[in-house]
Amino acid sequence: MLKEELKMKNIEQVLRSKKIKVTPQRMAVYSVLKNSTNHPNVDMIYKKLKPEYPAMSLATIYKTVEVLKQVGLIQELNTGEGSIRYDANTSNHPHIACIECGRVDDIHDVNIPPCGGELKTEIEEKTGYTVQKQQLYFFGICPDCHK
Amino acid sequence: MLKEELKMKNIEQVLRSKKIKVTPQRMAVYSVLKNSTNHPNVDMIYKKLKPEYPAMSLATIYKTVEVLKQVGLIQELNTGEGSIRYDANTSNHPHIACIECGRVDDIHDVNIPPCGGELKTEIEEKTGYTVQKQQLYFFGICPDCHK
DNA sequence: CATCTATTAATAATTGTTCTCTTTTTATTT
DNA sequence: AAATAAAAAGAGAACAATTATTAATAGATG
Repeated sequence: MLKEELKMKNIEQVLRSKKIKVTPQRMAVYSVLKNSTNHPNVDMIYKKLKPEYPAMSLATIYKTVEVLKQVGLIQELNTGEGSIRYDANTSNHPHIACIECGRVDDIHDVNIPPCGGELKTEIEEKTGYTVQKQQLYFFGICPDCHK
Repeated sequence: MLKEELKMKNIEQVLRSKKIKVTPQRMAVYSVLKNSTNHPNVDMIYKKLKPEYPAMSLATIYKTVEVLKQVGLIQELNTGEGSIRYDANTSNHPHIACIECGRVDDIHDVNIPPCGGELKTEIEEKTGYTVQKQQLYFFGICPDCHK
């Protein structure tokens, strides 16, 4: 069995275990996110799936990303460009967004110290909040827009 | 001269130095932001100014915050709640947002290590971006929503 | 004082997202 | 394998935040 198929089988199990039905649309949306590195928004997912699923509506994609988010299979990114992007990598990693073209990239292997349990506790004590998650965004000009 | 008046005089000079006209509306919007701790969005600013400036329109506030942002007197906060909030404190400090009620608070005096010149350089080298700014958001449940 | 330009206010238009309703599909039980 | 109930998809209207357009107004400039 191919690695790719194996991954998808796992997703099916995650959905079923949460009593959420497995549909072609859901698998397709997840597949787009899993196989892309550009953190697409709903419209980009829509356009990507159009050829293969011409009947699929925007509303379905909105509903699907919401479900996938609730289940914890994807996470939202909001860089303030007006639409929400999605990332199938749900680990807590920083992102960098281009203020010219909107492009969003992951930042890997950079030593970002905060966010350990220690910091979380400190913030909870000082603010009175219960901290659930965090997002670190950098903003700048991407290589392409420099040209 | 009162401290408050002094602050406003300075703002006037900043605007004039950038060839931007000083108008009652602009001063009023800035004043709301400078004297609030709740990081209001456009609608909250609008409602706040309604009694004193009943003729002021939402569009004016949208344009005003844009001008103030360009000039560097305020910064945007986007916690993904659907509308943009504004902060007259333009220093680089983290924020925490309540996922229940949307409330946004500053995080002060917490030891957030990143963001020094060293990290910036590392990110620029690894990503090819020119880094201009960053935003660190925490999300959780605020004290009020816990009750 | 007259003119020129920037700003305001009102309104229309746009965009991303959500909602409602009907039809279709899925998972389950015979 | 067919029947069934529940969930999901599809279509389009509705919505809310924001932006663009326009005409009127105010301030600055010569």
